[in-house]
Amino acid sequence: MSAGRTARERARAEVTREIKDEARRQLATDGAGLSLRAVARSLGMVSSALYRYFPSRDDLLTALIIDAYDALGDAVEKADPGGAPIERWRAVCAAARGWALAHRHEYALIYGSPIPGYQAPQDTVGPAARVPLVLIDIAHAADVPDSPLPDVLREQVVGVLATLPIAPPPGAGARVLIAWTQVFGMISFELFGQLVGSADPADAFFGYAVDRMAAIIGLPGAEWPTP
Amino acid sequence: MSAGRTARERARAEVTREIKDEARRQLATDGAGLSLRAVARSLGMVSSALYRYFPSRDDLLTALIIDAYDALGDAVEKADPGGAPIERWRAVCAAARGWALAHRHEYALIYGSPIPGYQAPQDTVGPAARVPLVLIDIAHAADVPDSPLPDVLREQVVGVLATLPIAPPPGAGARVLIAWTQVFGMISFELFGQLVGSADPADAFFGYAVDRMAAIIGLPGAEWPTP
DNA sequence: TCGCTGTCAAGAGCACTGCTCTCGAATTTG
DNA sequence: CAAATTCGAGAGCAGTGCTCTTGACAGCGA
Repeated sequence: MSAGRTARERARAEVTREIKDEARRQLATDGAGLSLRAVARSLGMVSSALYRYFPSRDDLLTALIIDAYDALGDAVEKADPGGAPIERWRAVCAAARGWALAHRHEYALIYGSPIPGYQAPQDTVGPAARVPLVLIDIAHAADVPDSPLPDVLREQVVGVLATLPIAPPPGAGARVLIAWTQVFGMISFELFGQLVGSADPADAFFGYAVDRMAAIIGLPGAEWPTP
Repeated sequence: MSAGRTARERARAEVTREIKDEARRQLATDGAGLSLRAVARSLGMVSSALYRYFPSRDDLLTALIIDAYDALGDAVEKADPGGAPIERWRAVCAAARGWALAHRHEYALIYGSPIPGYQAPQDTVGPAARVPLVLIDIAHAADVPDSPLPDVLREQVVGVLATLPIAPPPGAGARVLIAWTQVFGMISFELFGQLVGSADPADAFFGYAVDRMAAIIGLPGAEWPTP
């Protein structure tokens, strides 16, 4: 990004990037067990030197998590074609699943079980909100109707929507919330092996469910078949 | 269960149980970082002695995973009141969430991201199938109608249903699959902190979504409101 | 240009981990 | 009773995250 002025700063940014890249690489190959020493070794430096760039293993993890949220956000936003809401919905869901399948360990980092001794800092909520934001924008653009909600849920949804620049009706927000948890529930099930023996590979099931969710949200063009 | 005949066998079963209990306890308190040495230390034995009972850390993990699946299965089956399908559905979903909230680390063990170097053996699929089996039984008992499916998905669903003693129509099976991934997607989101700032606490949202899913499955008494 | 200051890589070391091996002691079996 | 099996304890290996100290280098003002 911004080329630091002094040579030191540029070198520092470069090394920081190399560390994260190597950590990502090890995450992808050696399973999810991220070892500081292994990363340092593979970079030709000694482990203690790495602490100049990341004060602890958790900080490296946090950096990777934020990068992962942003990468997923980028992929989803780039895949949004605009235009017909139902097409946007399908494209965005497929992009989310595609990114998850291509970066399963990074996906596990952000949507899997929390790391043992790790507590996600506040810095992650911004990047984490990018995907749901796109989903809400689709519902908003489709001018989807309201629907009755239990009071407690209605208050919670209204509270969240109040922080956004766009404001679909609360019922639509709740239905998007259902669709959102559905989509990522399916992706997690597929990636974490819960679907082996049933709907695995899950392409057909995913597409089918995505269309059902479009109907739940109320996107025009998505009709619920017969029953 | 079966009291082994010899004193040795009884002692062995006893110690094995104590190890698993202590491991569960540490899982619940110290986060998810399970340490063989810590378990052994807390039991007043030396770490190497533990290997007489579990040949590796992964085997201990496997035992805990199977136990967790069975505990969840027990909780869900016990909560099934029989009678009206919609009531069964609500009770079973609430029981699954209740168990997950009360045993979050054990839940993470079975529905979270896979353990780094760990590969789940075949022994887990039986206990893992207990919950979805109950869900399918509810749809079957409700005599829920079929619905059109894409060919690939239809084949996969038919393949799974063929292995079961009961056989609801394929469309119903697919809709149960949606509901299943939805329910556990929500539980995972709630437990893994993805819902903080939106629908957390998730009681209201969970109940709302469970009723929506009942409507999708087609359980009588569950109507989709207005839109 | 010299010298100061802050940054960096390297190494040793601590406490911890999973796991293996060996060695006596206890217990079950023949 | 003797032989065979099982078990707990201890030492030890290779690995981990992390801290501290040491010495080298770069950038700055004088």
